[in-house]
Amino acid sequence: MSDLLERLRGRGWRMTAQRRVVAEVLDGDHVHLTADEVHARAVERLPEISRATVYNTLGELVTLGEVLEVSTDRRAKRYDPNAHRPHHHLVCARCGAIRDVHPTGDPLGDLPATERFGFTISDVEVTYRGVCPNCVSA
Amino acid sequence: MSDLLERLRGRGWRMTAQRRVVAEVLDGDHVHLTADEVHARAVERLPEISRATVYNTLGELVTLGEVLEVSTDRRAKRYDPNAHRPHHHLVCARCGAIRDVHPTGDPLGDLPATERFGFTISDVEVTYRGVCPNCVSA
DNA sequence: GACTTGACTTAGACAATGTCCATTGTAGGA
DNA sequence: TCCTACAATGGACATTGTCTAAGTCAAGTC
Repeated sequence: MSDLLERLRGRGWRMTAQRRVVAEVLDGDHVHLTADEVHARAVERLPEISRATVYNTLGELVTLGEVLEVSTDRRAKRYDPNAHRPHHHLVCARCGAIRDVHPTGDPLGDLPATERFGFTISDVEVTYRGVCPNCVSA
Repeated sequence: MSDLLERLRGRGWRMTAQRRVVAEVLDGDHVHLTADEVHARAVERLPEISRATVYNTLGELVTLGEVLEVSTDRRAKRYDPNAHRPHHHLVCARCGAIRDVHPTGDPLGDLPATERFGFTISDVEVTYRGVCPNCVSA
């Protein structure tokens, strides 16, 4: 994650204790925290950090392209630090667990021109839904 | 839409003025209204209808499989009456316009076993994002 | 047609998530 | 060290959705 901090500093991002903590909380694979979860973990390290700052910082990281917003459920947005490796998501319908997945195939190529309605398409998002091993056996 | 009303009645769905209005509002192709939009249109025909009833009715239609819930943006859920023909969605990033699309290809088959993490997958949701012709020229 | 009953509807309180703003604080350059 | 622009704070507000208690009504029965 020091990578991320370095990159951000190099891009002129003003470094503060709050921003550092938010970036650190987002480190790792298969991390998909909600803003509130990020806030909760950030508070453990920096008790005074406010909700608004967490929202602001997450929004900035998304704008900078360092973090992706993911909406796998219909509740809170989740934040995925794995922004530099394109991937899709697999979600457990019971417990909400999320895994990053890398399907073969080309969904964009699968959409014929007649089905594009004149849109200029820039992105495809694929969400697989199912039940995870834990929930199946439970 | 009388089809839908007939089907519902046949399934023992108690018919009320409110439910009829909600079902009628949802009629058509490329219809993807939010609960609030459904409520607004329902109020035009039945001024006393309450928000709670619209939410309840939409929830029931989803449970019955007559309407799909769609989350194309991160704001409100949208309701898609075209539940009997499988399809995906194409969304304009600027104005939010939504079209139903039918890609070729098999996204489920494109996910290798090694990428399934033991999940039992039941559904795939694909959302194409881009800019619609209106917004491009504007 | 009137009665009955359980399902439906209502209004409003409440909850969860997110945004905005005025004020206060501070990182980093001069 | 001092300045200044940018960041953080906290609390009000907005949006979307859920819940509940009380009233209302659709549809079956007589």
